[in-house]
Amino acid sequence: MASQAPAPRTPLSRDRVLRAAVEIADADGLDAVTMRRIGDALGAEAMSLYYHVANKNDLLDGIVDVLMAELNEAVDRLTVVTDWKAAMRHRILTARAVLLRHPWAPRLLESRTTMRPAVVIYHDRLVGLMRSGGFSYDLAHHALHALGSRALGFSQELFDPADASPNPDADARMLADLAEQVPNLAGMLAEVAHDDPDSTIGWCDDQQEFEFALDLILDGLARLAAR
Amino acid sequence: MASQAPAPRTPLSRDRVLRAAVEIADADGLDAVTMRRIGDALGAEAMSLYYHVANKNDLLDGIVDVLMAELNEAVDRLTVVTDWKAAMRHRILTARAVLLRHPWAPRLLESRTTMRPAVVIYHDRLVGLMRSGGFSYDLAHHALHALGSRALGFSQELFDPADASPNPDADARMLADLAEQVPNLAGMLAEVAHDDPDSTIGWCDDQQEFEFALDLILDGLARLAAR
DNA sequence: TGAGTCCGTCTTACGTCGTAAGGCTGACTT
DNA sequence: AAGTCAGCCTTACGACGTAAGACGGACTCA
Repeated sequence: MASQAPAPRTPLSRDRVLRAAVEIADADGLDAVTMRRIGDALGAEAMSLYYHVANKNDLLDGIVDVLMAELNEAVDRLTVVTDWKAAMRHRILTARAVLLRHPWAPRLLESRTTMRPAVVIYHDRLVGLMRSGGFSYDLAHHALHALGSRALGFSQELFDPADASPNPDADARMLADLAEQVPNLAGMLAEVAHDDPDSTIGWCDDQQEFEFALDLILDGLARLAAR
Repeated sequence: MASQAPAPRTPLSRDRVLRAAVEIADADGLDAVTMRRIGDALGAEAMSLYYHVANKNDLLDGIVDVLMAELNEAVDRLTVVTDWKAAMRHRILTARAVLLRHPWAPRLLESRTTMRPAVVIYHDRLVGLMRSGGFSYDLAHHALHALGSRALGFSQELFDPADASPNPDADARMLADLAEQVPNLAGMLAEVAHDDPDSTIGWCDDQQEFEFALDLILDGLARLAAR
């Protein structure tokens, strides 16, 4: 029982660790990303990861880096448009398309507290577009705040996630119970159909809603920039 | 050593548990809110809490209820204004004032997945205001999405928290390192002073920035409503 | 008065997490 | 041939949420 094949396993690396983490997040969500689980995926022990990653926080930062690399690559591939507004719109919606491939991304980005270079660079390009459209630095600064996370392609919804209610009727039933307490919402929901099966991120934050809000803000900015 | 005073401690209750949890969050942040810590604060064991609270998730929901009760109370105290826009503005900024007393609130609200009645009721009143301003249900619905978490008085910032960089120069130094990679941001930051000591929630999401974005959206909505 | 019920609390214990401390091994120097 | 050290593993600790059930005292009903 001596001459077992010595298992020529590929050595670990920060890149492999991060990539494995992203795969786990894609498959089973952010909470499934644990050191032990990553270790398993790579055929190593959890503690071995610490040679390539300082700690869990650094790991999550690294995941953001991987994500943002994918996002920046997609966004930089875009053909140049002269109109700043169309360019920003396109850029942001492209970013959103990338995020839709990683449903865990909004939660992760919101939770991150450190500034990652790739995120900074992304916003720099947005400011560049606005400058090309005649924005003052001050207005561009305001614009970033107004867009908030929408600049990156998502917006946090209060009643959000897909994992909210196991049965889709639960929300409706609760609203029915509250009906006389919330007459305005009840009326609104009666009129606005919420059962769009194409709902992408969150409750009814689907593509149309995202674009509506985005255009509302871009139009407002355009008016201010034109003054 | 027999006749020790029998410690006439006040019995636990859901309300006491939730109130203790909020106090802990106010004092030491959301991560400090653990079952054992709440138990300590109440002179009880962690497991005793489970008689009054289903689980940790239910506890967090309960914290949201306490918070939103405080918020709704503050907001309903407002004097009636005929102008829907001024009323919404006032209402939202009042909500924000309450949230500023509980820095952990945005993170908690974002993380919550279940619909709490108090949150629903809050939004119902907003829709009511918009209806009074001539909004269609459809436009009011869009408006809620456009406002996002801003409707509740906060907006998530990508480079956010107070706990981000121990030394306030770290961010600036990193940007300096990236300077040639992010010329637009570097220019912007050189011009826009970010060292506002009154920064409230987050990096530079201070009151003026919040109001700028809020007014931008409200103005845009007003234009759409007027059509 | 005594037995049964049950509410409220505590005890003990399990499995999970992140990670500190240090041991082993094989490749590379010198 | 001896020493160094990068890379991985073993063991262990202290958090966490919480399942299972024991315990005590108040209450009900005979």
